[in-house]
Amino acid sequence: MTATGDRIDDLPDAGDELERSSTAERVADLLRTHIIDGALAPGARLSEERLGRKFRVSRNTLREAFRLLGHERLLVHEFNRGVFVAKPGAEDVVDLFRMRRALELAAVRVGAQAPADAIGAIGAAVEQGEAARARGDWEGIGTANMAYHRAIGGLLGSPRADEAMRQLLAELRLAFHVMAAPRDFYAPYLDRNRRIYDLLAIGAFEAAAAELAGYFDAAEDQLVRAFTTGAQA
Amino acid sequence: MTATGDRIDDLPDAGDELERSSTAERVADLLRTHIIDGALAPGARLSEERLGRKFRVSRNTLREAFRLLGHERLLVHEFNRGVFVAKPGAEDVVDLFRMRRALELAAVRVGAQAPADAIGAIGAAVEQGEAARARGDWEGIGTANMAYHRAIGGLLGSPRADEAMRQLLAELRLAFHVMAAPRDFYAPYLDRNRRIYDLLAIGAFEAAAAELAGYFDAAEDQLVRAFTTGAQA
DNA sequence: ATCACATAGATTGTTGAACAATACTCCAAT
DNA sequence: ATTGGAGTATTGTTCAACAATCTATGTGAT
Repeated sequence: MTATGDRIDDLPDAGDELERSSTAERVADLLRTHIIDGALAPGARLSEERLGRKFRVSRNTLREAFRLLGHERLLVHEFNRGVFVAKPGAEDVVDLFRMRRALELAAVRVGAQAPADAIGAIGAAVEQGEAARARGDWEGIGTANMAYHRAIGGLLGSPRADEAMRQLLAELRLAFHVMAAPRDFYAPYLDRNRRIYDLLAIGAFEAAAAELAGYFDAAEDQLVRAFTTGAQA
Repeated sequence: MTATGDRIDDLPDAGDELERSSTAERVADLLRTHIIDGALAPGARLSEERLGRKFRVSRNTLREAFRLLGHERLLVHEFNRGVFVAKPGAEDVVDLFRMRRALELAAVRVGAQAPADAIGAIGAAVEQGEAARARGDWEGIGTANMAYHRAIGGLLGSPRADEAMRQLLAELRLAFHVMAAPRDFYAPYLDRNRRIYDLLAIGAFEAAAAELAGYFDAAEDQLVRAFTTGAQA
């Protein structure tokens, strides 16, 4: 009954499914979620005592969760003053777009060597967005747009790039909460998303990159304008 | 004595100089340093009790430091098992180069809009490297090469990109410790660094990008080869 | 009124001890 | 050689305490 013809070695490696998680990690996930969808407003102070009581965790565990989130720029830690939800400004939006341009344009340009179904994932996000528009689900359009750009980043086939994209988009979402974001912000870009996807699907990677660059220019301009006018307060 | 014509607003913003730091941050910095220059070997286990005794900090503070370093991929946290110095493999090197290509090539391509002395910083790193070679300081060549590529990333003028570059290069340095890195690994690239800088200095950004791409191909190939042969153990 | 200063209260920074839960080691048994 | 189990070591988490720092308030002097 030893290793006689078994196929254990052929089994897929154990994924993260079976990875248990610590309390601090779960708290960090919870905080991230609440920050991203606005339950915790930008600038809000996260009191150790109050949050600890709310989540039923000790201050030490909570502090570990804070440190876990520290590098994601969703929280700001001020020594001896506390932890606050980040409050991105116009400069942050500009910087976020710098990074997006670098990563996403690079991803599109190497689209020819993209992993198996990476382009298919982009198409799925396009249709997800169009479906949301069809039923007037503005929230859904925003979500689909996030998925779309994460899928674009996925063309790089790089775990590190995937995580970077996740972070960038999360931070951008936070920036949306700072200004009074119009519910149909993303709607105008749906057609462009479709166009870029079509170009990718036929292998016109440079043309897709040019089109994507146009999207960045337009979206960044619109965002920065919204910042420097309305949300100045 | 109120705000009569003072120039307080013209003063430079308070930098991080006056930012006090927590014990956990200092411990994290210390650990990062030790990991990067090899005092803590890849794969080494960081015992809470032993390290806490060594650094004279409590386990809780030490755990905060671990979480602070968590996102930098220099440490690996395995639940209920402990924290280990990361041990990058060949796939990690490949992924790191994917990111470097995306970021550094993008940086070079937008070199025309780079901040004031960004290109000068690259030149300084080139000379720093050549000076180190002149006195046979191989360690110094490696350090200068890091500075060189960080300066390349600096062309983007993006705080987020700067931090990303810092992290990528730190991780790459860790990968060097995994394999038996020859002391003169970087020496062959000094001339190429100089050539790229000269192209940047005259504004030939696309040519510089092509040259840089060549560097990536050569360096990645050499690294991966070193991994899959020698350091297989 | 405004400023300076002192005081008190609240919050964070850090420690140490304690206990539960899990992993690791080693030895016996089959 | 593998399995099972007891005992030990380490991590996960909480709690309580205290020092250090921030924040708000109040008082008095100009």
